[in-house]
Amino acid sequence: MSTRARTKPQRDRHQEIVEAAAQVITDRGLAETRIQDIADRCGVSPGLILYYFGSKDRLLVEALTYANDQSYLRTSRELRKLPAASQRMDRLIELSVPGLLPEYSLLDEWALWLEIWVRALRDPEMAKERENLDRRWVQSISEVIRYGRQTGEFPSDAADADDIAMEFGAMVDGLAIQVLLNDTVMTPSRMHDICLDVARRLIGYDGTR
Amino acid sequence: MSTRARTKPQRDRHQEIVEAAAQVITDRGLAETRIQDIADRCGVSPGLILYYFGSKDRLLVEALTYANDQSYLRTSRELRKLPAASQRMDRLIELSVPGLLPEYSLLDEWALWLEIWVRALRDPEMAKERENLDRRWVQSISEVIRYGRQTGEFPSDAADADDIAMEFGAMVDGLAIQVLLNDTVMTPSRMHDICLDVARRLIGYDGTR
DNA sequence: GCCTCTCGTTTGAACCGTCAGTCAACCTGA
DNA sequence: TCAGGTTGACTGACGGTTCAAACGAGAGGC
Repeated sequence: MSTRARTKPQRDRHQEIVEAAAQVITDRGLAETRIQDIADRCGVSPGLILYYFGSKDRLLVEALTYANDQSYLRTSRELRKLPAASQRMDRLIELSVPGLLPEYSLLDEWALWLEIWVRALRDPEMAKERENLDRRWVQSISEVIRYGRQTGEFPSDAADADDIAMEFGAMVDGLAIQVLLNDTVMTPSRMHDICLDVARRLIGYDGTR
Repeated sequence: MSTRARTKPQRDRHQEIVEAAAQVITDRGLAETRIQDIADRCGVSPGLILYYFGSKDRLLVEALTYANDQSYLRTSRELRKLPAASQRMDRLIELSVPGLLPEYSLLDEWALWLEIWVRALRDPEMAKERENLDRRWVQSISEVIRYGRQTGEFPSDAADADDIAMEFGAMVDGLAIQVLLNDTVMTPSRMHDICLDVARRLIGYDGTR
């Protein structure tokens, strides 16, 4: 925990490696990710990676959760800035569609979800993390709903906010998979339309699109 | 001279290997599947696998599509036996929930979907196959809907059958992922309830549950 | 019936690149 | 000098692929 290092601009190495790992996983896929790739990416020797993480697996799990974490925090922060619940909902939807916004596409993030899921199939630690990450996303949907009901923007007579969020979140997952995999029928804009439509139907607000 | 083949290829070797491969992938996951495992599973030498398929990758893609294919055909055949559209729909839902029916759980089939998706991320051939497979499943939903409308069992004033099927199918995918990964909140029976509920809401029929 | 030739099938070991993980030595700043 | 950070060559195992040889079922000849 030195405050500063001179010869090398070393920030927290741990952090640096995790970020590099997340990028490599995004680029090449989990199965094709080598320790050497990660080492190259942050200009370091392979040995050092093991020095910090002990094993490749530990690093991979941390990288996957870290990337998702960042993505969540970024989105969450952005939503909180918007005053109206309907704006938050619409923006949340916009940000959920892979490849809809070119500058901010979330394509990578969705690809990482797939990797997380496959790994969670057989890695209990990953399975547990996956549930935490997922729960948080669903909660941020239901928070928007509750927020809208509190401010009177959304009607309060509809179903339980958590139930709606779960159902809606599941549909977003399913649609996102198709869009991510370049389905010819399910395009980003079609997914966007469907999501807006379903959200309005479930929550009961009208959009000004 | 027990289990050994004395004569010519007992059955189609190609077929035999594909089936063995699908089982191994199901058991150990795509990433952990070795040619040796597949060879062991059908009592054959590793060399023979390559003799028939040229490369591991070609076999894997074929095995993944084959397994999904079988699962689809089995389901499709079963649905066609049921007279009423509502029965077909309910059964289709039942069969879609991983682990709901102990004897017939589809757990494996869903796990294979995950593998297909990840592979499709970077393998164009797999991506194309994936779209074919997926389209077929969605179509079998919309066929049930159209069938019900034809027989007057379902109202015809609701949305387009294809749109409903797509939306519903996406939600099933999303929910199935959670159930498959042993989510503590999203249990098989909860998924089942949600699916029945949403199906009735979207299609507009009432269940006799 | 028996031999033999042939060709598709099958084997098993060898080949060879790859890669996670190890280790002894080497910084470098305090 | 000391300690933690860093290196990079090394290793040991692994696993896809190759290949030369063996096998065995039929066809045809005798």
